[in-house]
Amino acid sequence: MPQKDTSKAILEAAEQLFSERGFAETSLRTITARAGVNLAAVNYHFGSKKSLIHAVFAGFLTPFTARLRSELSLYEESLADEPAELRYLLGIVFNTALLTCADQPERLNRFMRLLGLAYTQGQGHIKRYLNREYGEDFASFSDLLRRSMPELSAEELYWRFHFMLGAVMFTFSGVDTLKAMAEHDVGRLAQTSDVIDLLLPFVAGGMQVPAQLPVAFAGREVSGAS
Amino acid sequence: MPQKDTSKAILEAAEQLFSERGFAETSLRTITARAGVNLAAVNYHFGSKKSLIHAVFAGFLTPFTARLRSELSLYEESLADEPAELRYLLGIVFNTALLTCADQPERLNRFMRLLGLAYTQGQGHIKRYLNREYGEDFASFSDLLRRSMPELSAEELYWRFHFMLGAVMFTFSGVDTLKAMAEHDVGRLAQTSDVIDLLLPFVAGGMQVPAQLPVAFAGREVSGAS
DNA sequence: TACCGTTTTAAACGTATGTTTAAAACGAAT
DNA sequence: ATTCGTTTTAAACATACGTTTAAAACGGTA
Repeated sequence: MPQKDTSKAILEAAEQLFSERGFAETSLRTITARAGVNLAAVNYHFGSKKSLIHAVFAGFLTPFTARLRSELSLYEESLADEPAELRYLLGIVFNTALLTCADQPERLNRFMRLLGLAYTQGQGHIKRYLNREYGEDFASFSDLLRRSMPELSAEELYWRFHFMLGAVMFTFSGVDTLKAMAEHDVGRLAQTSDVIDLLLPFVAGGMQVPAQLPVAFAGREVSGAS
Repeated sequence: MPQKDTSKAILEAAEQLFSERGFAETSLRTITARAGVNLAAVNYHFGSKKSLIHAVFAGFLTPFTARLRSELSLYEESLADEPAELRYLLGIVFNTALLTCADQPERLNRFMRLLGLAYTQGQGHIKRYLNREYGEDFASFSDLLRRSMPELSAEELYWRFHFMLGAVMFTFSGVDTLKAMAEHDVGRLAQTSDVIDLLLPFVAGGMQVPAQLPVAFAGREVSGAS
């Protein structure tokens, strides 16, 4: 099947280049040059640049959500009526992501970067596509998350969820830069799984912190010195 | 001074449009149309699109860092030798940011979005500019942060700092979308300062969580079911 | 009013983009 | 060997971009 090779090469090059430079900044000519295929191949195989972007996301998210769905339902069954444990829940997600990219660990960084870009960068069609295609999985994870923190109000849970998403996505968006800076600053090279081991307690700690401000810092004024 | 009006109009339009669509996705023609000025005015007043981007950042960061510097040094003096308190430190930063945009509160969202874009989006020249121009302020805040968490190793502090940055920037990057979703999901409209009141305990909780994983989840395997 | 530096303007420049076209090359089936 | 659907290719298309140009308009000063 030689035609699969062309699609595959395009997808790989696109995944790499999009994650490095963003969507608008990456031209089809750069992608096809890197893939070693003709420029028109993108429109022939994918129809448009937008569809290529969607296909790149699907290349990771479809196997990831499939695996995650089964992992989460297994966990949910094992729970019966007890509340879910947050750190275990998050651990499942991270491990599923790691497993999905088990053969090429750098792919995980790339996809986190891509998800971060999809969220922050304009490109409304990406958000629409992701929501249409994977919104259901997102919602069912949210439900489990809610069950793991029954004491939290809906509003607090909502915002903390997105704070957590931010810490995770932002970190992996720049994880390569950050790892290089960490090496320079603190002298030790970190693996992605090491970063996850530091990130998981952080987000769990943030999620589970008591809801009210426990220190006397409720006012809005600082010192007043201009 | 009619020439100041042109620069001002360009800056305002650029700030707004860049934060909504990103840098590469916003053309000078869109900016000048929104500003009601001639296309060539950008290159006449700013030299290039890159310099315009830098000027937009400077429009917020220069007053912000000036104010922050004085606030932090006041706090530092008041400390003498005792360690800084994390939540108070973070509170100073947030309040300084709020004060810098006191007249137009939506500007804070915009600048957080812009900073998030600068960090995640390629555009290497922006990161270089920010580091050259404001790297010193960043470093001196890092020092105070280190003093507020003396028990943390350099490596853990480094990563948690960036987790925190992620939660903050990501949140404000999408704060308008998020507020709209929150309104839809939980029914209550949030103000930016309300979001900060939820965000501050979250990041403080994450920063101050005990370093080691306190639950038995150190292994990498999940359940094995495909 | 005449002058001159500053600012604005319309038009064009060169380049790059996503997409389309129509012909060529390919591969299996008749 | 010929046919036919699929895939690849080089070339062109139309559009959009950032930037430059040179002339026009402006505004205070002599």
